Amino acid sequence: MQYYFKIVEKKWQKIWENSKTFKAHEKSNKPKYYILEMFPYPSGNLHMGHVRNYTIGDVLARYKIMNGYNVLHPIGWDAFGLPAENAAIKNETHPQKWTFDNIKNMKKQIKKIGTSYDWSREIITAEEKYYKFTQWIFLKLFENNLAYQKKSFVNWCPSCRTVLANEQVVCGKCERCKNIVGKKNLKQWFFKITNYAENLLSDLKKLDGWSDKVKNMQSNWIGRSTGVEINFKIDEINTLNSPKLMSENFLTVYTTRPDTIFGVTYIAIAPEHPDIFKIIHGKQNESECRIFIEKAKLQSEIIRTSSETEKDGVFTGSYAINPINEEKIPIYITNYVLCDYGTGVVMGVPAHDTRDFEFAKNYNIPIKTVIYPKEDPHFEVSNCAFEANGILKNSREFNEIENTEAIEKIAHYLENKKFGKRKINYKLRDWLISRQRYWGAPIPIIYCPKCGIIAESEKNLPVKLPENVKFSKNKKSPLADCDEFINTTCHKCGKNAKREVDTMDTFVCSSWYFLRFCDSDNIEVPFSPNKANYWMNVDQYIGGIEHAILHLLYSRFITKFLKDLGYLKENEPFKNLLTQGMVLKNGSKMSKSIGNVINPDEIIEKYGADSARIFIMFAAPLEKDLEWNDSSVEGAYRFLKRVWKIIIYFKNIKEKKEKAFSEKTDENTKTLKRAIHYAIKKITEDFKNSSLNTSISRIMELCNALYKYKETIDYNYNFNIVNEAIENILIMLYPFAPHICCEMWLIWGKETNLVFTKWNKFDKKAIETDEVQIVLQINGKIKDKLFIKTNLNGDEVKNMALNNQKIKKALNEKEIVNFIYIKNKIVNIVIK
RNA sequence: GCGGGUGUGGCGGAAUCGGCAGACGCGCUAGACUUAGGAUCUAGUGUCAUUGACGUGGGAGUUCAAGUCUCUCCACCCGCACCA
Repeated sequence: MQYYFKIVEKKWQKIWENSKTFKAHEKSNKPKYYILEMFPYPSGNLHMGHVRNYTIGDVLARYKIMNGYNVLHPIGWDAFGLPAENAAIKNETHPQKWTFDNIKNMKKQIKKIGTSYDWSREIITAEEKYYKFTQWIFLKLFENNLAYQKKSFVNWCPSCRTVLANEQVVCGKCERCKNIVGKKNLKQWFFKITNYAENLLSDLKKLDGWSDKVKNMQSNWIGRSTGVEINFKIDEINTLNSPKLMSENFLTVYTTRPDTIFGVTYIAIAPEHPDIFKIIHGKQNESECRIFIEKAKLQSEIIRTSSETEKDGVFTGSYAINPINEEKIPIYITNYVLCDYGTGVVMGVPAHDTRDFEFAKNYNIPIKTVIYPKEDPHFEVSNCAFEANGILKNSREFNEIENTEAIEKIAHYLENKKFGKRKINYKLRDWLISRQRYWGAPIPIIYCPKCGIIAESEKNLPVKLPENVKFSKNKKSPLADCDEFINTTCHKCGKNAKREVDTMDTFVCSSWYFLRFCDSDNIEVPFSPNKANYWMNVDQYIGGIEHAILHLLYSRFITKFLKDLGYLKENEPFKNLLTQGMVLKNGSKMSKSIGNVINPDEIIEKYGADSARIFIMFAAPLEKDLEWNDSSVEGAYRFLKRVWKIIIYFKNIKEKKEKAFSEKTDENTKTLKRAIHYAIKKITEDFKNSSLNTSISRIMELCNALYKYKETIDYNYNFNIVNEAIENILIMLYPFAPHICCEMWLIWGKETNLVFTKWNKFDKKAIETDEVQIVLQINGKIKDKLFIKTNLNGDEVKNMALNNQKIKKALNEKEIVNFIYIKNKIVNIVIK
């Protein structure tokens, strides 16, 4: 009987599908377990990264079922997005057709892996029944003033011809097409994720099941800092000639270092600052300033925000007054101050800030030392800024105070005198969600000449994406040209009105899909709170690290928002997060341009899904990158054939009913028994630690032990132990290689369903041995090994050790200084 | 610059509380079976050396004992980065 994986895999995939083995129900008295892999974008073909992702999820899902959990393991498609539209333009097809064809193809590919998905819950975000509720979420955010429109300088990708969220700009380039992103002053839709900045940050602490890496990345991204906003009065402002009077003639700076306020020697303001023209108006430097401001606008984002860029600026001709000491200091427009962080104005302290130091050197601005290192009271800043902690000087009543303490004291002083206010700032910006593209969920907003900007009414959802539109390369969004879509009636006044033509970022679709899986057929509401509260949160989420910020942050935000509205009990979507490594070939990521892509279909065709799964799980720890290796896949295949062969061997003996099996328990039986239970113990631990690469090696060891047993006793096997070994090999191998195990289970004569068979507990007694091997060392160097009875007392061991030939020889009558015995482990004799 | 991580044979990777470094697999070597072998099985496989020594990026330290703990240096990877 040969192992024909093609027949076996096809057979079992059909059985699971037809008998709906993995359909999840809420009605169960087992504890629930929701396991989810990040759903794919239907790009056309499955790649090895997908296979790794889904295999990991599947192994865990199948293991959890065996351990008595009511498992939800769904999958769907993140189906909106730009590639579909670009493909449509290129191939003169419709994004919808392109997307759904791809889904069909990839679904077929995924099924070949043999994953345990509940396909009845499959969702496609581009379907009306899904995006209807994406729009519903928009409406809820709008109702709660968390979706709003504003005109601002936004990231614009000229190649994708749309705006991008900050999170989608990587190193100044478009996350998707890698083109350089520019800035445009546009009116756009935003979600007020900043309202949740504090929660998003502080709740990270609760996420024990997330790696520090991801938590740090999110924490960095949110970028909380505590400081003080301080008002600097503008001296001699030319209010008469000013085009628009400032309500108060102040410039407000933000600083985290109020302890350095006596060292301020200038004020730096961003060129984009809204008050800039009021400051320069009528001053003798005005034209020079205007040129500088224009120049700064033209500078690309990458250059503007790079710390390498030379610090440049121009004196405005205006002065400000430092509130704490009434000093008159110049105001500069500078290229290094960012307009959209803090207040867009910075107090320049050259002595204690590297950037200010560089700027001051360039413009001959005085450098005033106000902090000195403890060990050097005469310290003066000369070559570079002193940013470390120290003691204050030149700071009046705050002199001789440690600066860490002075931060508090001066902040308090400034607040008391009403010169400023404590302030917490975040780097996190609001989430820009509108896109000037067609293939996305339309933003359900109506522009009515009478009622203004109003939300579409809930009962009119979905705002359908029209199918009959034209795509062309250089024009704006097809929706903007589609009269049938644009023209509508206002649901409030009944008058003619126009629709918003922008669509939503696809990250909006994916920020709530895990909730939809809980209740994917519901046509009334996005999900019933009962069902969502039953399944949520996701017990184990698995996906690539590339979503560490984008998708995971957005999902956390939407979850918190829906919780605040009372639709959910949980305020975090993903309890445990596993970020799997990439699949590499020849050290680099598989890509068409390098030509190192391994096609999953071909691998499955050649070795079968089970072998592919085994290799993927075995070759590297889950979180690490995995180097693809063809011969290792073959090794996995070889291993499965070995399993197959030995079980067939014993099956044949069993069926011949010769007197091959006995009830005898000898040393070999015990050894095999020990191997079985040791494997159960270790693999159970492996699952607890997500260290599944070692699990495979332990099953291999157990399989080797069975081979050894077979060879050592050669007939007259103990049936019970052989049966126990085979049963456990199949149970433990099953999550990794489900097809072959189900088939073997049947061949071995089992009538139960392996899928729902209980994972065994190990027998502590079976692992214990009568004899242990201990190591004999002299001064930490191994001299010999010794088998002794387990749990012998120290004196007995000492005797045995000292009488050991090799030890005797090595000791050579030297003086023994110390004798160390660690029970059942090691003897170390210390000599001079 | 800041934050996080990694460093172990020819390769992927194992090593509970500090207690036999290199499990398991790939590759390689030899042998068996075979018309054949890119199938299968068996044995071997860290380095050097005829004893034994040396070995987990380098150096130091703690300890009877260090891949594991401490300090320090180096290399590489990832994330953030003019965030005041």
